[in-house]
Amino acid sequence: MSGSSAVEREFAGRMALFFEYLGGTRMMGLIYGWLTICDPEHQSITEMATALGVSKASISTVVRQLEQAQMVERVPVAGSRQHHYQLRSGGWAQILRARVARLGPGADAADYALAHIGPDKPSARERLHEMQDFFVFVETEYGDGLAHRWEEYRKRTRDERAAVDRAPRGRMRSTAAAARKTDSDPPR
Amino acid sequence: MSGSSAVEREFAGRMALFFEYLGGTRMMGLIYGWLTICDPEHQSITEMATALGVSKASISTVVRQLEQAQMVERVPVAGSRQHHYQLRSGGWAQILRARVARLGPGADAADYALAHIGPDKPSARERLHEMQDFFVFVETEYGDGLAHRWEEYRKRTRDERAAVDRAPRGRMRSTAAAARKTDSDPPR
DNA sequence: TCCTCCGTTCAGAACGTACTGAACGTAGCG
DNA sequence: CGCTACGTTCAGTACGTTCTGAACGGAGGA
Repeated sequence: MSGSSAVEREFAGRMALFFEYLGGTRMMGLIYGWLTICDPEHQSITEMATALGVSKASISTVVRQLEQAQMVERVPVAGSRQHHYQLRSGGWAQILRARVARLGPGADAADYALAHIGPDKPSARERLHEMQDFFVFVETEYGDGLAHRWEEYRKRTRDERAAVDRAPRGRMRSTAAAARKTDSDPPR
Repeated sequence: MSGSSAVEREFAGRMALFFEYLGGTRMMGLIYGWLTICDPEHQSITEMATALGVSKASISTVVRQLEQAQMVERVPVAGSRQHHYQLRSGGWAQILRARVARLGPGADAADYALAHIGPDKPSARERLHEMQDFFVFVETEYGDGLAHRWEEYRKRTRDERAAVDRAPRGRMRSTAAAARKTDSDPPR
């Protein structure tokens, strides 16, 4: 693992575990984490491989998964025929979108059951309706401009920070960080 | 698999795949799906095992996971010393909550990197800020009464349905179902 | 044309982990 | 006291999946 400092490796490692925790692969997190902090922001396959100390094979495979997931993009670099990749801004929002898209089969299942289970089982139908409502609700919440709200929030926060970021930095964040609880855990 | 009709098995099976798809286990989905449509709505371990055709061992283990995840609750049944479980209403919202709670380590990673990577790498800091903002944004979105909006939506929809549910049923839903696209997929 | 430097692909190894069957502990009931 | 009916626990198996090393193909440059 040459070409990456201790802090950088630590961060990439954390991201690796984070992605794995979320159901992705360690390698995805490792690469995504590295692309978040590397300099320059675009990197070739071999650069990543040596920086992270993993095989080119993994990088090659996984970086294309990330590309297909719209979280990373290939960029042209003047006078180089290597494949250079960098983070796509908006990648995080993309994660949200994809996660919501995954709810489809659940909604379908609810529809299916409601179409086939008759009114002679009102209690079951009631539970199915709650399930169905949930999916519609989430779709609505996300569809109706969550992306838009995010963009707005992004811009606002960015502006606010512009005035502060060069001031002496201290580790203070919203209370949200402290309030985060390690709750028990249903399906990931 | 005695004691469950073809439709019921089909639904439970779909839920099993759905849960697995989301990162949970097949067994969790199977049980949760069954508890959604079974009659009566509370079931003992052995009842579930025979109805679903799986081992009691699995049911025993997984049903307790579901209980700890607040998606299922144990209920007393008059004159029976068996362990009876049933769906907890609000289980779906619980899934949301738990998923958001899982974002903690990601936010921590961003904090960590921002605390250790200096202003000599403004581009990296910019990307880290986007990441950090994302987590704060999501926390805010969910904290600020998403659960409340859900409850409200629940009640409203339920009332609306009360007038319609007994009318001849047809497979028509909001266009949302049709619009659902099988998007490409970042970490689950 | 050969050589070098890329990225890609494939078979395989190493690793988890979900689920089962069997043994066990326990509580009522005859 | 056995006996039955129930849930729990544990070792083992079967399975998928991630990651690697080695072989490969292709595009310049000398």
